[in-house]
Amino acid sequence: MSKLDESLLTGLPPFSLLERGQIREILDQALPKRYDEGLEIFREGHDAERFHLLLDGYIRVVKTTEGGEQIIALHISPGQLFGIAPALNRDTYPATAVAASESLALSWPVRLWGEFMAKYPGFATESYSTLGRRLGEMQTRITELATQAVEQRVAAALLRMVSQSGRKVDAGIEIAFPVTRRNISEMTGTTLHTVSRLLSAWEKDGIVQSTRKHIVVTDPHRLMMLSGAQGEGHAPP
Amino acid sequence: MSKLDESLLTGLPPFSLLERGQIREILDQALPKRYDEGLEIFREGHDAERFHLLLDGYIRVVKTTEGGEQIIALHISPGQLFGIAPALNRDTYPATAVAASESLALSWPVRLWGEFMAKYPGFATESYSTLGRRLGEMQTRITELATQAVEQRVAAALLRMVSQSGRKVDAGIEIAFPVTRRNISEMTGTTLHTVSRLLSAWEKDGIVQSTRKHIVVTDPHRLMMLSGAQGEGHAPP
DNA sequence: CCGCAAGTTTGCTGAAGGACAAAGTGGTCG
DNA sequence: CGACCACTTTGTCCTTCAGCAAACTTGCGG
Repeated sequence: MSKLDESLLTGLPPFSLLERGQIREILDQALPKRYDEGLEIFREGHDAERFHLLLDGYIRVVKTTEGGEQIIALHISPGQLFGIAPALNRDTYPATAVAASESLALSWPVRLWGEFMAKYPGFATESYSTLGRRLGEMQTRITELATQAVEQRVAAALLRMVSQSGRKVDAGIEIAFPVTRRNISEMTGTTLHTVSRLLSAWEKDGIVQSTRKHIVVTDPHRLMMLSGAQGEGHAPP
Repeated sequence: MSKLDESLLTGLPPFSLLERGQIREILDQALPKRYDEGLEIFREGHDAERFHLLLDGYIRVVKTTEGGEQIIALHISPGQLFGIAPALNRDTYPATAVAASESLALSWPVRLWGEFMAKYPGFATESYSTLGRRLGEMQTRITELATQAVEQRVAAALLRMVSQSGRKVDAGIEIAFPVTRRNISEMTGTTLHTVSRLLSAWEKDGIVQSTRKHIVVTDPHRLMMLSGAQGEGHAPP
């Protein structure tokens, strides 16, 4: 296996403050791995043997209920750490990670976690910021689920994916990884039928365009109105 | 102000591994404060100046939506740290804390956070376990909200309060702090009307007893059946 | 190039539970 | 001790959305 290029990590928050030599050291202990779409990276309940850093692609983190339903807990985008059970003193993964699109990730054995935390101050800081951000996102979702109607939640979910992974295309902004109606229903606590109806309606209204597994938001502004976002037009009463 | 007694902290997880002298040192920097029921301890969005440790009583951590509705994010019981924005690199409180019953808490200025983390290993470990536990609880609530019906969610909420604060009384197990129907609705994403109807029905069935602001669960087992808990009776088909 | 599987669309129906309304019940503070 | 206030109970209506069913589309593998 040839050596990994140092530039892979140079720009990323967890490692942004480090010197060349340190990055080399970290990389030399990393195991890079490619995952095809749909492949599982780790599974809920299994021993947390490694923690991961996503370099390219998108990861879905999923929980399965006792009833067998799936709930999408969050999406990971490039540059983010994931599977960081050790940060929470857990020795087992609390959820399953699946590649939402073809992905490339590095991973390290958990025993290095403590070492990284101690040795590289930026790493600790960034990890806890990540945790804080995630806690905040979860709180937001709880609030949404508790107070908003299905239409608003689905709109918000689309906007979240757009802001996390949106890339400009002719027609508008496209979500950069494959998403099915079912996926969206698993993010919003509804059924794929309802999601399908909503998307159809929005397509008719020119707010989105969608093909089989790809969604382009053509009118983000209108979608924001549909989500609970405070801020009517700009006309005073 | 007279000195605080060292036994206050001796048993508590964040400080369990420390020597006498260290505990003394920590206590000497703490500000103890009593809060009447309903009093606010800190408010969402304000500068996070201090972090807190609850010694006695119960605290409700609440978020307010743009629509003005309240969502109860979690309850804190004695021995737990709260308002630990610094752990997440936040400089502002992400939610409001209110005393659910008369409470006593210690607090320290945030600048001591880093010091405690570095000096007292048990403190760091315990903080991150707390975070992990909280993340897990939030995930559970998201899953519940996304997949379970109102009745199950309310049952689960009662059980959660019971297991967090339940104390034995003649009739069963009582939730140790005042709770209104509205409070329960704010924990479960429903209306106080629906909660009232459910409690009435359960009271009729002999599962709970409730007075104005206090609830006694007389048949926890049956309540567990009502929540989504896997485990029917024990009769095979 | 055909057939199948996975994903999507759409219609219909019914039940859950939110919204509105209004009256009851303690508890507390003057 | 009386009046108000906060909390609760209960009834009725009506919307939203899950559940079921069935046809349709698209992409892929053989």
